[in-house]
Amino acid sequence: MEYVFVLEENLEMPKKMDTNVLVKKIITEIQSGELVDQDLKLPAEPNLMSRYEVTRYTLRQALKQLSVMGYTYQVHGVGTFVRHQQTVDSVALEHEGGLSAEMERIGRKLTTKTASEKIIPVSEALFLPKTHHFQNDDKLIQVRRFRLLDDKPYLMEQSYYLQSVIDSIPEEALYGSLFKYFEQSRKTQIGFIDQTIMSEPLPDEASEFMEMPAGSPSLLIRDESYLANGELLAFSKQYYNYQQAKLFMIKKVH
Amino acid sequence: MEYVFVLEENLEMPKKMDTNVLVKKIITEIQSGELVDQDLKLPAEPNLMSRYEVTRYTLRQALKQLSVMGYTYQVHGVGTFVRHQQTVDSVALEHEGGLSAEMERIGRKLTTKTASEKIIPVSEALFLPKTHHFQNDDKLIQVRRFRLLDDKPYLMEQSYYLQSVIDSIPEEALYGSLFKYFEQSRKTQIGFIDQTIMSEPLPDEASEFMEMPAGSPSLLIRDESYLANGELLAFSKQYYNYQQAKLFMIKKVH
DNA sequence: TAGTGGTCTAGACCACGCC
DNA sequence: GCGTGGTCTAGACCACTAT
Repeated sequence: MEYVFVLEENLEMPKKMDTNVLVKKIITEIQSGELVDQDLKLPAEPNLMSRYEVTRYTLRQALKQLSVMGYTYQVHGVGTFVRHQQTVDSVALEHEGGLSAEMERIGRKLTTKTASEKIIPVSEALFLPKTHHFQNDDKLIQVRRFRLLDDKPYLMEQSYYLQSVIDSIPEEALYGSLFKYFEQSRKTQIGFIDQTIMSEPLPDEASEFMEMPAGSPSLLIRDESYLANGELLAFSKQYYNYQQAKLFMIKKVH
Repeated sequence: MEYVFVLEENLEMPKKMDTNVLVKKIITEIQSGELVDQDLKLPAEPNLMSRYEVTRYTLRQALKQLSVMGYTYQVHGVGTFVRHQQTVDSVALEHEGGLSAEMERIGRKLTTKTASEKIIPVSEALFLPKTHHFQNDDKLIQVRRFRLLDDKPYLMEQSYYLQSVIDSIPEEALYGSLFKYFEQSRKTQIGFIDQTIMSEPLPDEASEFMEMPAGSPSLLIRDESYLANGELLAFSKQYYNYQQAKLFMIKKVH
């Protein structure tokens, strides 16, 4: 009887992932105020180790993740401290999940106003990544989306997906989170994304949607998404409304 | 005799920092071609461990650093691979050291054309960080610099340093790397920098220098620099020439 | 000198991809 | 099934800060 119970336990929780669980626990306990003193100082590591019953390795993995997210910082020889209020008016560049999910986190709603999809040969693409060599007969799924943030014009996205990797994209995915759609199948899970951030005059195709004159400033992100196995999945240009788009990141200096 | 020799060895190398040494070794051996096969695949971890005589922990610290820098990526159950040619026309957001050093890395030269410095009360600052509370009698060192990249207009920087932290800034530091100047003294070593990236119309004060009409696009970075002990050191706005500034980063998806 | 975080060793088991 | 990378434990020593 007990033996069967243990087996079921294991089946229900195949992945432990102590670190992620621990991160959430610590955040919860920080927010409830039970973990920090008046100097915003956390208990020392040996203390936290016994509190959460993990080894130093796991604890420090969690603390590192917290510091990357900007929740805490550590001072050699002194302690670990909680940082003051986070900015909530900007999008974290290192966010988890897709842009829609990140927007939800900061209490905003991202929707797609219009989307179009078309299969084209590589030669007809408006731009290509520099680091990838295509065959002439490769096919791309060309997608253009106009997206709203809290019902205001936010983003025009021109993207290309390699048809050799993803056969087709259902229309409903275009109007929701494409990121979430890809994550559903293990074969199309994204591993890393190269991003180049710059500013450019707003292109003509976007000016009407943005309700701004062409040539206005815009924040432009070019990105190339790769699967977990290193294969190129997609590349895109995203023109953001400069009055609304702010990207946030924390740079660690070593 | 041997005993004395060992003592001297230790005195000469107080810090081991195997990880950083290992990272450099691996990069060197990748570039010389002796570490990768035709698929750009590195030897497996046990192999690398014995090759460099480190444990798995140290090896994986190094491999993680390499993947954050974009040199490699790892595929679960398959192996570690070297990435194709890096982009060299953009600045890595996660670069080590100051901007001048990063520019040297990609073969470009950053210089300061003009710089001005002035001590002001907090109330006269053109902008302030939202997360810090000043006293009314706090003093700031206000610095404005116009900087060139390969002799072309690149950046206007408006920054404020807390005089309570850094008494004064010598003029020669303004024309070189301020980052390097701060790193010299242990008391002013930077721990982390909050960065907000956006796009704005070029302000009037910068248009003449940039040789562009006011209102042209510009890439704007606001940052707040903190010492290793968490104390605020400085905050600034940096307006970049949109035709030249490209920022690069790699986003890991977990 | 005491207490803190930073780094490294040694070994184990798990999850994934491929043959 | 086997080899790969991903995670976790247990313990040690080092470097930094403050007293």
